[in-house]
Amino acid sequence: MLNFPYEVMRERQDALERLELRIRWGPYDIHVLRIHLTQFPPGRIVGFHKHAEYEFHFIPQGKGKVIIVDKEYALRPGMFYLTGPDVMHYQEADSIEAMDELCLHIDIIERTAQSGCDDTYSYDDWEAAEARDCIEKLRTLPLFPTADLHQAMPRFLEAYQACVENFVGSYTTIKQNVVQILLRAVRAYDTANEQKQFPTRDMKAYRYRLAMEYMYANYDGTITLEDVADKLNLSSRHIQRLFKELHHGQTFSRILEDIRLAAVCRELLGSEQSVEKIAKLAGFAGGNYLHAVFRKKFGVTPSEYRKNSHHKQTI
DNA sequence: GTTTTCGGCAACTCCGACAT
DNA sequence: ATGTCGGAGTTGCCGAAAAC
Repeated sequence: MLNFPYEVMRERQDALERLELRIRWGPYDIHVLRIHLTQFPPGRIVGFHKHAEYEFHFIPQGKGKVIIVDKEYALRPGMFYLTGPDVMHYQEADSIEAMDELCLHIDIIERTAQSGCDDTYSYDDWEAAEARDCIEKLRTLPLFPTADLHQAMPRFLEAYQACVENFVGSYTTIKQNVVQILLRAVRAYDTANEQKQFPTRDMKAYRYRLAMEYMYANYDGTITLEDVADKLNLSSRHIQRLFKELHHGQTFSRILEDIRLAAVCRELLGSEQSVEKIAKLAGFAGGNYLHAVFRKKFGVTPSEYRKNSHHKQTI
């Protein structure tokens, strides 16, 4: 009970309800019927009932349970649920511990176009679109409790304080907080969908790029498929599949060999170093092995390759 | 002296099949 | 989507020796 931030709301429990709160939001009029903190004493049961409007239930403290239609859910601090029009629900506080509830009860009315041609163009289109989106989601919100992930509850407190303290702009503040409660409630159920809309990486292409970068940076040493796999935190088998798919069906050893041979060619033409040294420089174990590989790949030996290109240059 | 070829062996890679 | 396994197949490497 100590440090319960909403405690102050008990002092004038009906403060907010005395206000005639009508909020114009996009194409809707939101009529606030009830907004308050209540407490269910231990063991209190509110039998099955329903409303014609939307009721938001937040549990800031205590525990209990709710049955929505025919499913029962345990309620713990930090949770909330929504009961839409005509949704039967049953509430019960824990038999020992009281359960507090921040309740927002609203009616949503969609303004008809003919209600006034003067304001047809006056409202913000973006806001209207968001309002539509929010209300649309509200209508199809799942019938089970979830965590108040986006901190809707503190908005009750802000609204209450604005009401009680009556400072400049407090009426607007209250209305904005009510809208915030709606938005944050909807968002709490929306996390999965939101994730999907983030620009997500094409992991295959990304890993392939990392792998290639690693190989280009280390081809001159001893580098194994396992090394690359470790760098990417993947199994070597998966790297193999990755290369096969993204590198024209080629395999790790082919790709590495190509990188090394390209380096060898550069050196053969750009320097006078011995084949043996160039081989080691490019990651081959020695000249004799390079010969075999070079020959198989290009049909000529390294020294022939060097000789030929010199011919071409001097002609 | 450097380049090239060759045989043989261990290590590594590749891949299908199956599991998670 | 990713990991594990096992075996067939390759690759990588060395030493020795022949050819420039």
